[in-house]
Amino acid sequence: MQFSSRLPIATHILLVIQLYGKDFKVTSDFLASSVGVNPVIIRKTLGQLKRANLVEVNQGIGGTTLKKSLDQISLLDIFHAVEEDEDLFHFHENPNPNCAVGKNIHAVLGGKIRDVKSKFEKDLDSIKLDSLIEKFKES
Amino acid sequence: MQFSSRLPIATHILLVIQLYGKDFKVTSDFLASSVGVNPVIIRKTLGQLKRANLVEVNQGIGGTTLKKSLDQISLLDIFHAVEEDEDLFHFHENPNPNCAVGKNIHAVLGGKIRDVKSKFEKDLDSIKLDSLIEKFKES
DNA sequence: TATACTTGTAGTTTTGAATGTTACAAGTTA
DNA sequence: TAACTTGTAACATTCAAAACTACAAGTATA
Repeated sequence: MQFSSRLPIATHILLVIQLYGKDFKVTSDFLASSVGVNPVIIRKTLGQLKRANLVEVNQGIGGTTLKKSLDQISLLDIFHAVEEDEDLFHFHENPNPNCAVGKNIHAVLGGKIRDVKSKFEKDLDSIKLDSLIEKFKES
Repeated sequence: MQFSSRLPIATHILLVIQLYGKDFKVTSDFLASSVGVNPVIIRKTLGQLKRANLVEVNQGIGGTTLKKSLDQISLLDIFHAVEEDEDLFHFHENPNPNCAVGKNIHAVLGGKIRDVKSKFEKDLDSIKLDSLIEKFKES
């Protein structure tokens, strides 16, 4: 069980725009070729990043640019852009309300899980994209 | 996108054994009725908890007991018992090896993601089941 | 204006994991 | 032997992710 590849793909997209945006028009086909997925997936993801105010997309003419510098974009920003805001774990939906455990499991365990999610989000927020980019320039 | 209900279900199971084990024989049917899922799901989960040395199952006669006290069982123990050990995020599988980003995205971002996973696991480990049980006794 | 290229998005298909269900062999007790 | 339970195989169902096709609409430029 793991999270979808949307955050990795979105991160990939942003890094490509940063590294290649100066020399190329970064279209959905260009990105699809680097990421290795269908251009429509790229366009949908770009739509999510646009709504989160992370990128600007030039409709018609084509091409994409970043709206923030890399040190202002965290993995949490990307996570929120491409994933639903929901509990970290899916809860079984029919616990027995006549059982002390069944009646309260969602509230009690759910509270703890939400605490864990808060910390998880803080950890994601502490990682900015500029901490990744150096490794790509070297290669 | 969220984790499966296996950790919530396994936690539910352990709490029921603790609370009802003295007065009832806690069979897979008994547990299925409290959790609200099929008894076979319960048996599979009990198998995972048994392999993790968290419970003992009496084959033939039926019934289950805890092998540790609640203050010795953390959400991380349960998480490891019921979930695969893998990256937190699924990575796109065909990044372009001729692209600086595509060639290194898995290694670079993967490293950061593993750091986040380590912290996530520490947070889960800090939550022991005895911190949950009081709320159920009250109700 | 016509052409070429691009984005946005609807609609459909494919794939894979989670979950549900049936069935039955094997263990245990009385 | 009868009654009950666990362990597990096999198959069905459900649901979300991802792939793909198609096309309307935006934009630049010849």
